[in-house]
Amino acid sequence: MRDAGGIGRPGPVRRPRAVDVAARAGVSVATVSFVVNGKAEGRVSPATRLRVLDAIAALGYVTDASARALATGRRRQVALLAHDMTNPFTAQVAAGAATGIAEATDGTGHLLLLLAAGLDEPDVEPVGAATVDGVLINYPGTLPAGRPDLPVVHLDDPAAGGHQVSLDVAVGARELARHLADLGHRHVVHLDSNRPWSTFAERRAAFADEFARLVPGAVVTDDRCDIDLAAARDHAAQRAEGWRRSGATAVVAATDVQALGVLAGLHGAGVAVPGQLSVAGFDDIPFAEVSAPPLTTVALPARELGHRGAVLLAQVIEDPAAPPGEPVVLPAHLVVRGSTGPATDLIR
Amino acid sequence: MRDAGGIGRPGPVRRPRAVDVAARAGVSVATVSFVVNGKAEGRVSPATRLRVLDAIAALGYVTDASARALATGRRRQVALLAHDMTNPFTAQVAAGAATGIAEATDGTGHLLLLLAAGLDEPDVEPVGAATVDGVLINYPGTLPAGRPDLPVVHLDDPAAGGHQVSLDVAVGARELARHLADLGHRHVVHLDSNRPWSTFAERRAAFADEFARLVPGAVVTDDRCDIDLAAARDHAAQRAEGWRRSGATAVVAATDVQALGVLAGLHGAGVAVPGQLSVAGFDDIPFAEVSAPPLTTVALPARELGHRGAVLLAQVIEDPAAPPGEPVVLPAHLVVRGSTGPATDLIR
DNA sequence: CTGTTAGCGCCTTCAA
DNA sequence: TTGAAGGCGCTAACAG
Repeated sequence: MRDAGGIGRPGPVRRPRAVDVAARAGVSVATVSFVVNGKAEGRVSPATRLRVLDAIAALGYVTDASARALATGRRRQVALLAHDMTNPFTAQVAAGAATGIAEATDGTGHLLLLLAAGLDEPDVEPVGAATVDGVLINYPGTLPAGRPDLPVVHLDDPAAGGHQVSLDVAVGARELARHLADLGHRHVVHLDSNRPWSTFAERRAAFADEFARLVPGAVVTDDRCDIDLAAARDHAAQRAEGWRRSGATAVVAATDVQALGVLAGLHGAGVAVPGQLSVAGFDDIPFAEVSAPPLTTVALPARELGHRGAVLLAQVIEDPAAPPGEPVVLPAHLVVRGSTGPATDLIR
Repeated sequence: MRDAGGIGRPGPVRRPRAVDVAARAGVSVATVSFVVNGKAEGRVSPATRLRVLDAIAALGYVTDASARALATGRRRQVALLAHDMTNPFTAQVAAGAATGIAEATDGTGHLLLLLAAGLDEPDVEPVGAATVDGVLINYPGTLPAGRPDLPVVHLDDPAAGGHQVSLDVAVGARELARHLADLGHRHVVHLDSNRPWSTFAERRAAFADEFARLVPGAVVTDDRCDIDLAAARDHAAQRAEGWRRSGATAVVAATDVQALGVLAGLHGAGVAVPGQLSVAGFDDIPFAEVSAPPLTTVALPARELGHRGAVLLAQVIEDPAAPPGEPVVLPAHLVVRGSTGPATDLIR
């Protein structure tokens, strides 16, 4: 069973255990545990504590995570359930979550990423196996049943109940609608994603509502494609002609990845942006700033979304009984760049 | 200590344990263990096995990962140590590693990401705490001492010893040198990263060597900046004038993120690409294809790097004693797009 | 083919 | 202030 240390003599690279530290410091394992876990206060004399600390340093002792987890019931790990971490937005959420969880747990907590490339099912086994103390969900509808008590925080999923931190996408969408209305646009194509997530429904609804309110006879044509650069590029290249022919003068994509793909597709199709067609997106990923033309987009605080989510999750883990409370809502705002301009006259 | 189930009566949401399954199926825990771990063959009768399986399904039993880890010494988790997962290259490596580890372990293995934003130290505590069975390193020089026996696979770090999977960046760099030489360039600025990693040194050396070999009187000016979109953009905007004045007609960046930043910076400075300055990078991240102009770059198989690395790591974990063997080297090749063109005449 | 049992390493209550 | 000891849930010898 044991696979290190051989039988009898001290193997070559056996990690030291609490007993070893105790022996070297001349104390019991309980004392070591107290010192290690910062519970020495009032239980262990300063002198003893120092001896233990010395022994730990000398031996290079590090508490075994599995053993501790088994004993305490705490794994000190949380998962981030996300779709496609290759998407810069997701990557930033992850980065924010990583710093957030570290901060909220004094560096003792860690992030386990559960990804799902493309349309595959995410691998949620760790959740069931209690590998994590909680999960951050940025991928609606993927939490497995069977663990109804697990601490969960939903990210940017307004339709979800429970603990959540969301984005005020509606406000941003309305700003964008006003911006396009001001530029004289009357007919815009709304390029949605293929995922039935509430955040996307909200983006579309708020935009369409405000646009219709501001522009008499406004037309919003619905279209959709995967949240993927190449997919959006090909889609746009193929539809460009039809969009213009239908009288549309702008394209609003549900995400920047799609918007950037559209930019590339239109470029390939010889459609000038914003000369012939304006383009805008949501997210404000870093690359939106360096595209040509730079992308007008509704900036969403991805990093903070992840950060706040992690901090909130840490609280929920700490006190699972506490009721959800008001959902945290992070602001969104329009960033106007070069991809949107005055509406052009129709082709004919 | 226990925090679920209260005392005595069956708590509200206590997860079922192996004993519960055993009781329900009328067998011992050992039998349950065998069935769960696929070791029933020849030990448990098919009928018994089915009863156990039924009980597992009925109870919704899932083996506790911590307990299993403690008992087996296997954590079923590996870590990916990377710098800035916000970089698309890193994100793709991670995506590849995730599928690779899942594949190599039949879905029982998982990925733990250890990130390090900016210049911070990565959080390698999980490694010391034996939270993982091995680690994939894409961040040279960050593995902590104290666990010399830990299975490790180095990614794209030719200077590292041991198990590794690398990229043939030299071949790609030489192709790029030839491409620029053919276009008539004689003086190019090499925009390196600020990190002293062997892969970057190799990119530069191979490029410079080949360029000098092909172009009589070739000049390669060294410059550097952080691997960050904004940093590269600002750097380029500021240096653009100087670069052109010095006679340089092309800029080769160590990574695509930097190259795209340069593109943005030059655009802002009113320098035409490739009209006045050609630009090229390394990686071929998805966004390189949709920039304007599309970026000429040395394509590096990020996804496969992660995938192969994970598969190799799984093998090393399986058989830690096996010697490293020939390092795996993945091919790199030049992808010519619109950001490079004929060398222009000097300004004066 | 199946049950019993001794750890895995740590935490924590209870005595001393 | 410190030590002894039970238990966390599972795996894998070892008996039967």
